[in-house]
Amino acid sequence: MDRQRGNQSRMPLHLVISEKLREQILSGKYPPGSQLPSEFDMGVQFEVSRTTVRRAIANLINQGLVSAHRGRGVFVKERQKVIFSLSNPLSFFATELARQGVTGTIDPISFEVLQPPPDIAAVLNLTNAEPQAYRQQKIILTNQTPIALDIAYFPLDIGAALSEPLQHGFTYATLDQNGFSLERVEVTLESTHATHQVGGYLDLPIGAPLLIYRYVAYGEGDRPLVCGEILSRGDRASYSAVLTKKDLGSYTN
Amino acid sequence: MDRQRGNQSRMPLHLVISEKLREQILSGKYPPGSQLPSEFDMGVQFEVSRTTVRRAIANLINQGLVSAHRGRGVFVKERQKVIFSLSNPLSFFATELARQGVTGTIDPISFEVLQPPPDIAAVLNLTNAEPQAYRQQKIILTNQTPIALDIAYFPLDIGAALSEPLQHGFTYATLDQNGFSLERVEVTLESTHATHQVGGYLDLPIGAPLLIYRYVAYGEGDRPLVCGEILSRGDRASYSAVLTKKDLGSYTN
DNA sequence: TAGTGGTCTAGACCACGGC
DNA sequence: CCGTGGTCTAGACCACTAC
Repeated sequence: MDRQRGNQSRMPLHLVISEKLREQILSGKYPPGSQLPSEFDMGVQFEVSRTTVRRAIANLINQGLVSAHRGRGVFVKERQKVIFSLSNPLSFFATELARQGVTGTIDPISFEVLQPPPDIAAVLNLTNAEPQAYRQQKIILTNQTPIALDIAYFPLDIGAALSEPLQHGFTYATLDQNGFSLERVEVTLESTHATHQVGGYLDLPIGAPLLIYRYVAYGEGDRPLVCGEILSRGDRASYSAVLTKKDLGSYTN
Repeated sequence: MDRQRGNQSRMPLHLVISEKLREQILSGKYPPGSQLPSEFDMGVQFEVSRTTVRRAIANLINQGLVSAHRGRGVFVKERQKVIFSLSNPLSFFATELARQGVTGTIDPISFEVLQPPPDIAAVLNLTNAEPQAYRQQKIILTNQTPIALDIAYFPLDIGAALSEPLQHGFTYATLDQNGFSLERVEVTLESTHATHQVGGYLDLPIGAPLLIYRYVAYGEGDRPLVCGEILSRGDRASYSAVLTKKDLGSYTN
């Protein structure tokens, strides 16, 4: 039942401190945007070494409650999420974002022909004779701050034909507007940790939670049009869906 | 383009070390289940202090690549995920898990009447005259290891009527089998960091990614039957859906 | 220049697991 | 018992930000 210790028994000091700070942050003593005392001051206040204070702050950073800035201080993070609709992915970014009062923009990183990894090649039905595909990497920003990294693979003809609009527009909408009707999209959602590299793109520390939206979109004749994954900042994005009875099925099987 | 440093320029030592270890893990030099050298040995090998080695290992833990065990060592994590279907939530745990070759069980934590927070009360249409509801907390295990924490709120009558089956069975299926047909389920999926408390339940370190499945299920007459959230281990769970054309809508709006 | 967080050290002691 | 990781200290130096 009570799998955690009370505040005094056998919890490490850094945890006692970070839990106390956590409560103070959530209770509003340190509201979003406010600054915590300096590491030195906290060391004096809690009568511990600076190393231990830093460990406590690391706990808070790992929980996404604060962020630290060299030369400035430690600040409580502001939090509000953007909601993406699974049910209506065509309005995926453009319409949905506007409705939520944010501007969505695209920052292209790369767009090139290469030989994709085997799992991608299999999904796109690539043959040994034509093993290549376009790979696009772009960053999605809302209100000028990066929120997601999109890595997409296109068959050669689609990538070549839509080279320009794909690089600066939203994928599903661009395909739909250029005669590639989306008949079916297979989606999985998962969560992982930010690596150092991805963290660099999305301005996140190592280990921060990411939402992964993996997708394969099929057109007419079950032809795969695009596949890829969108790595979204877990602290800034969420996905929503409404399931009605015809989707729900029954428990009998 | 190249937003990260080369391996020698101005990257902190702990990052250089953790990135090197990361490559070795991903390349197979340290396969899943294998043990890394001890902190002391690594300190000798990389010619750094034990503190710096520990910082590097913390980076790997934060990325979910390894886990540390006092008295034993640091081991590369095994990774395989369980897939939950959004499209067919009634077979949510029971059928789906069996198909994936794992056994799903329930470990009840609590089942009690209390006054839920305002947002929950609003969703359940609670009145000031009847502000209470049942809250259930349970842990979902696959193959005896905890994978998710489920916190659900039920209206008083449903909680009282189905007290027994709800505590040990899967929520959607239990409701469906007892005459509460699910007409509509509203779902959002997000990701957060594990707190110390939740980490204790799910055997995760502070800050580990969690998938949050928030749901409100409505029965006949749009009556809310249950709402709540499932906090799943990000390293063990994923959600899938298939969207067909009738779901997809068009881009015109 | 003063104050902040970031890195790194050398060393001590403790708690746990396995032999 | 030894080897492992976990905690904590005191102190040094650096890099960045603001004034």
